[in-house]
Amino acid sequence: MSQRNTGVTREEFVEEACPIVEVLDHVAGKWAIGIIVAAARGPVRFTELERTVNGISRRMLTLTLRKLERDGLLHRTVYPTVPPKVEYSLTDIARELHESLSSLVDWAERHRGTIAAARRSYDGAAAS
Amino acid sequence: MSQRNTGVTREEFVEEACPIVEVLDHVAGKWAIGIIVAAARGPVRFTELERTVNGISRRMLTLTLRKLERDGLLHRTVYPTVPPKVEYSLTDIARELHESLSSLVDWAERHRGTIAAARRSYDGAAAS
DNA sequence: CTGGATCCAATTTGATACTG
DNA sequence: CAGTATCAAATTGGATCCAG
Repeated sequence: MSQRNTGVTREEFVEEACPIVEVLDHVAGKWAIGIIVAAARGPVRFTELERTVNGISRRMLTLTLRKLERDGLLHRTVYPTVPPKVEYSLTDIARELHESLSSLVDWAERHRGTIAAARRSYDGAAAS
Repeated sequence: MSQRNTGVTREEFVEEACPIVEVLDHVAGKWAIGIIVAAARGPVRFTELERTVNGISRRMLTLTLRKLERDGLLHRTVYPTVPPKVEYSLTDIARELHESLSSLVDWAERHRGTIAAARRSYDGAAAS
């Protein structure tokens, strides 16, 4: 568990992880995960997302959608009907991402209680 | 792949994931991941983190450190020496988190190029 | 229905200076 | 060394109106 057991320095190790943070930031936006989770079940329409993703505003939905589309995580299909119909679906790499996300989601579910307790304990100690 | 194959609606499915987003948001902060990765290799000091975690400011380092400590992800050890020495180390659940994070990190590494290409393509199409 | 554009409020962050 | 305090700047988010 000590950093002295390997030939790679902590700096190199983190350096390696940094561009990832950049990529991850796109996914880590407040709404991106919700949208990916919602779209993971099948093509989904704009209004459907607006109702599904908790408290998102139309503006944020549009922005996040564009960001995910730009990064190649969402595929956008426009049906030239009237009124217009647009469906969003996950690309292959987004589907992969969704699987990786599951691991994180599991962790969050497993420790949600522990984390809440830690917070109460921390806040309680501060109030003493 | 269709949502019609299960008995759970998309709404229920997302509903289920939402409290997680709340938990995840703490981890998803711009700096939290970098700090967790840095601390995963062993106890690390404040100044060490300041140098290690790319472009973090002292203020953000302090705030993120406190947040992670409050959530029970970091353990803070103060050595009452002069000058003072403080070491941060991962708690058990944070070590678990770090493993889950690895899956995400792997994804980001695998598709970094693809994502960059998708962005260029998207931006290029817009400029046409 | 699907969004783009704009204005404004709230939040976040960085720079800097100071302290035990 | 390890922070805290403060102020200004930047970012983000919501509300609203308009349009194909």
